[in-house]
Amino acid sequence: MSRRKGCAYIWERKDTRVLWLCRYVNKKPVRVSTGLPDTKQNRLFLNRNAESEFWRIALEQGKVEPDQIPNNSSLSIIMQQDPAMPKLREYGEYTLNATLSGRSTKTQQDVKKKFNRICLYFGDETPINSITATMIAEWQTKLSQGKVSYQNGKPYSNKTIINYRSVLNTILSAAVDDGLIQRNPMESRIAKAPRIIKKIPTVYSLEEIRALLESCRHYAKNARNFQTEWAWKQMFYMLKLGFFTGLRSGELIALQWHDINFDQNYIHVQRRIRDGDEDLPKGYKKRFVDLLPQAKEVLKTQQLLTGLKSKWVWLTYQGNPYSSTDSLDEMFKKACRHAGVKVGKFYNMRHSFATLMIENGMSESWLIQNTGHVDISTTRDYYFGKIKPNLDAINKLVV
DNA sequence: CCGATTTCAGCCTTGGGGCC
DNA sequence: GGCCCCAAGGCTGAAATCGG
Repeated sequence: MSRRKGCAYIWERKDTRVLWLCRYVNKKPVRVSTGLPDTKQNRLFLNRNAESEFWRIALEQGKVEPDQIPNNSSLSIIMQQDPAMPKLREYGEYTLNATLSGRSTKTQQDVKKKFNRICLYFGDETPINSITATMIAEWQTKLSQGKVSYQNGKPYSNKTIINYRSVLNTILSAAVDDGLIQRNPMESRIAKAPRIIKKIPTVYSLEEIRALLESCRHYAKNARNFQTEWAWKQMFYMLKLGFFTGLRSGELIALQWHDINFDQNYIHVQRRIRDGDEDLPKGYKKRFVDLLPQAKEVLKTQQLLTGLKSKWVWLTYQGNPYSSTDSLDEMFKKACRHAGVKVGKFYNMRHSFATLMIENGMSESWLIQNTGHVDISTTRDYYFGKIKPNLDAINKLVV
């Protein structure tokens, strides 16, 4: 480590386990205890921040006077002026590239985009150690009010703010680990993550599902051309299958005939389609889903439509597999409006499936196996709508 | 084991092309 | 002109993983 003249440096003291800093002030040595234990990380930190830490502690302990700080600069200026301190843009890019292996391509793109916006707000050239908890708190508030330049006045939800925080947090916690800063300002009380309130998922009852299916039939019957008729016919069966298997919509459109075992009554879920990309299902986990009689019936019928034509279970009217779930969602909403039920999403079939299965006495362990969750808390948190009590049983409780 | 964080995937919007 | 399919970007819900 360099002991530049007129700069603070780590002072070795054999009799203590904490690190000290020393600096010549008016030609006299001033020594302060940092209170930090002698660890590799603390040494790294103090080597990088000797000057600013020295002044901060020495002022706090009254060992120097404010007017002794060189160049009459304030403490905050000294902290920002350290030429060795990496800048936000440079260090952030380095960190995000270094940690890229854990993310998928799409996620990495998302992260980079968020990072660019973070730089736009905080400034490319902002030294890492000058981002304060207050600045972060202010940023979050502005995001929630839609007052940041790239938002066009659109307020961000708490969830979105948390996702943006996550990117900055990755960078700042790396900065702590690398010894650039002592603590992560995001962990400060005033810069805490906003709260999110968990919603009860939208769930359709059996009657509502029937009405939705009826709407699909209606649109297929009254179609003025082949493509519309075909699309709604597919929708009819997809909806039914989604409701009786609980598959994710991306998994549903990716089904191939060889995934289905009609003899042993299961579906091997091993694929997912998103934005035209084929990949393993979420969490990179394949699973087996029980083929309930109602689902089996749907697939037997669908087999007559596409079984000989293609390896894919579901086809567009052009004879290709669906490249995304977009049109499904659009048609689902249309069906909701026609059926006069609450307008939801195709994914709610999955929630409805889970709720119905629990109401009808299937075990939670069966359910997590079929939904492919790692533990039951996910299922409980996200999947159950309002579960109807079994009034028949309750009414028998007479005292 | 549970809440917080991080990552992945669905949803929403815009827009274009093709078909009937 | 209405309807469906497809693409792409950004927001946010779903769900795994982390960390205490």
